[in-house]
Formats: sequence, C-alpha cells, structure tokens
Amino acid sequence: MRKVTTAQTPTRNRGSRRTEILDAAARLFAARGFHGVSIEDIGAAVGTSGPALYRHFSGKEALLAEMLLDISGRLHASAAARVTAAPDAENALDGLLNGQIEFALGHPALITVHDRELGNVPEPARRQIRRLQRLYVEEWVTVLSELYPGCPPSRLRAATHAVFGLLNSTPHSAGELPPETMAPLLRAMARAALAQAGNQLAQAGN
Amino acid sequence: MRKVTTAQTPTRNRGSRRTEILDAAARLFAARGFHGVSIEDIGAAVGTSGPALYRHFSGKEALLAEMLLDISGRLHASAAARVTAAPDAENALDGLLNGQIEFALGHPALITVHDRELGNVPEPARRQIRRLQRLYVEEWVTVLSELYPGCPPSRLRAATHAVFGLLNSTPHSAGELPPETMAPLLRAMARAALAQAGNQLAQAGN
DNA sequence: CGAGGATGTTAGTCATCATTAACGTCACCG
DNA sequence: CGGTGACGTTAATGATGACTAACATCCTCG
Repeated sequence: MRKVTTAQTPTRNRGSRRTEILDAAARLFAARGFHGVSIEDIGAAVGTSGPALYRHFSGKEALLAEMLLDISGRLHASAAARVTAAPDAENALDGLLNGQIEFALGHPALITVHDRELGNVPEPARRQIRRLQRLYVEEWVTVLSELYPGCPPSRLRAATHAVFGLLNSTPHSAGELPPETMAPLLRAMARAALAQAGNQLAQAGN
Repeated sequence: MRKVTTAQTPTRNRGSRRTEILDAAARLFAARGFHGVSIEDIGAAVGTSGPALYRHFSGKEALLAEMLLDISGRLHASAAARVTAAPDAENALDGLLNGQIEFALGHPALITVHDRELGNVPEPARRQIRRLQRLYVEEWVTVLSELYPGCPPSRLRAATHAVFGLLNSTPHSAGELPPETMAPLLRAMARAALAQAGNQLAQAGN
C-alpha cells in the first residue's frame, strides 16, 4: 500500500517522526490510559503499524518516560525563565500563572498524562521526573513566600497543588468556554484562591 | 491454608463482601488505573484469589460500573439533600462545598477513580453515570446562579469544574497538610475563586 | 440428617499484547 | 555500482489476563 512515505514529507528528517509519535501517544494515553493503549494503536495513529515504533523508542515504557520527562522539563524551564525575568514577585506570579494556563489550554493531553501516568514510568527516569516536578512546585512556593511572608511554606505548597488542580481542570470542562474566555477566568480564579490562601487572617470558624 | 473463612467474620453476611471488594478495587484502580489492575490483584487484596470475584460481580467492567454509579449517586444525593435543606443560596453553597470537601478528603481513591475511569465503563451504565454527574454539576450551577445573577451559566459551569479540580487535588498533595487544616484552606480558596468568577466586574486586561 | 445456597479453589481456555526476528526498500555517499 | 543506515513490514514467541469449568466447604433451614 502506501509507498510514498518520503514523497509526502520531503526532508521530514530530524526527529520529526519521534515527536509525531509522542504527540499521538500522548493523545491516546490521555484518553484511555497507558495500559489501555497498545503499541499497535500508537503505530496506527501515525500511519505505520505496530513494531515500527521500535525503530524510534526502545519500548513502551521508554516512550512514556521520554514524554513525561519532556513535559516536566518544559514546565520547569519555562517557570524558571519567567521568574528570573520578572522584576518582582507580583510579576513572577503572573508569569507562572500564564505559563501554566497556556500549557494547560494548549496541550490538554500532555497535562492529563503528566499527572496520571508517573506511576508507570520505570525507576531511573521516574526519579528525574519527580525532581523536575518538585523544582517546578518550589518555583511557585518561592514566589508565593515572597508575596505572602508569614504564611508557612507547607500551606503554600498545598495551595499551589490546589491551584494546579484548578488550572488543569481544563481537559475535563472541554469546550465549555472558548479559550480566550477561559484563560482570563482561570487566571482570576487562581489569583483569588492564592490570595485567600496566603492571607490567613480572619480564618474564623465555618 | 486459611479455612477459618467464616469464623473470622461471624455473620459477615449482607453485601459486606461486595463493598469490601469495591473498596479494595477503588484503591488499586486509583493507584494503577483500571487496565493496570488484574482480577487477581483485586482478589489478593481481599484475601481471596482471582476468580472468586465472579461470585460477586459479573465481570471487571461491571465492578467498575457499580463503583462509579455508587460514587456519582452519593455525590448527587448528598448535594441535593444539602441544597434543599439550606435556608438560602449562601448556605446551600456552604453545604455543597462541605460535601465535596468531606468526600474528597475522606475518599481520595474514589474521587480519583471517579474522574479518570468513566471511559472504561460499558455503555448502558456510562450514560447513567454521566446523567448523575450532570445533575450534580447543575446543582452547583443553580445555586451559583442565584448567588451571582447576571453571570452566564456557561461561565458558572466552567468555574464549577475548575473548583472541582481545586478540591479534588487532595489526592495529589497527599499528606502535605493535616485534614483539619486542609479542609478550611480548600473551603476558603474555593469560595474566593467562585466569588471572583461570579463577579465579572473589573475584568480588566492582564 | 440432607438439600440448597453462598463462597472459594484450582485448572483450563482464548485473546491480547509487548517484544523480537527475519526480511525488504530506498535514499544517499563513496 | 555497492553498501550502509533509516524505516517499515509481516511472522513468531512468550506473558499476562479475563473469564469459565469442575469441584469443594460449610452454614442454614427443613
């Protein structure tokens, strides 16, 4: 059947095939979970069949590992860059929020896979991913600590995780609102939630 | 080996075994995903081995279906009860928040499974679960509409999903803070986020 | 006591799946 | 041309896993 493989994509060289596979796999993993997707499925999604993937990845787990490593790496790098570029903590937080929101709205499948499939990554890589995730969280906690001194870091860490949950909810509420509307809404909600968490004043009953 | 099966739990009758199995399965599904858990695994978790489960459930998918149906049913029922019992919208929202927070903190595994595994439920049951989920969301939207008239329902729906994400983040930030501290924090953050979403005043740039 | 029902157990059976083997094709480089 | 490397293909192979069968226990009720 199809033998125009190269004709369709002239000079499709470079790891373009790799990333194409990673993209397709991310969508499938997000939809059906790591164990719910077969190598055949992934192959089919990129037009080849099954074992062809072993030309690009050493195995299914390795593929997942590379995917998660890439995601957590990008998140952390972007965060670090935005924070150091910001003139003050206030702007740094804006940068962090914008970065996470762009990512969540732009790559819902990656976000989904990122916080569901860590458990399926084999040990060597898993540690590294965890490290990047931790660094990413600490980026937030540092900025928030500056913004809300007097608030214990453990509380800020919990608040950060909660805000991630809020921002990453996008994949679930798919299509409820157009992205141009969703982004500002999420930003406003996250800011309000963080401010509330940071100012533990008047933490009365109820 | 073990033959004291009944001696250990005298009159353990009634569906106690069923729920015991459902609990164990929920924990496993939450940790490794539906396809990452075998019938053998579930059996082992309740002290029996493998095929014994077919005495209680017609199959793996049926087990999942019953689990999700139970969860969404409980969430919706609790919400409906709290809302009709509340004297006004303000208190109704409190009830909804408390209900969701109690559930999220008390049954993290159930929450996790609930918003990950719907895709693995076979069709007859899936529709019903969706219906309950929709009703649950509408319970929130109705209350919020009363609290923030003038705010379009689609926006409130999106905000509701976002708040679910925030509240359900608990399983991820496991152990960061003790539940007695976490609950008020989540409540405060959710309230602030919702208020911000409801009052679309001053929705300036950035 | 004896039938019935509830609940388990251990050996299949049959699919599905990850991974490997063995074997093209084709572009490019010498 | 000849060969090398990138990429694919179609058959194994070997596990694992859901589900079924055939066969106990043992409690309970008559």
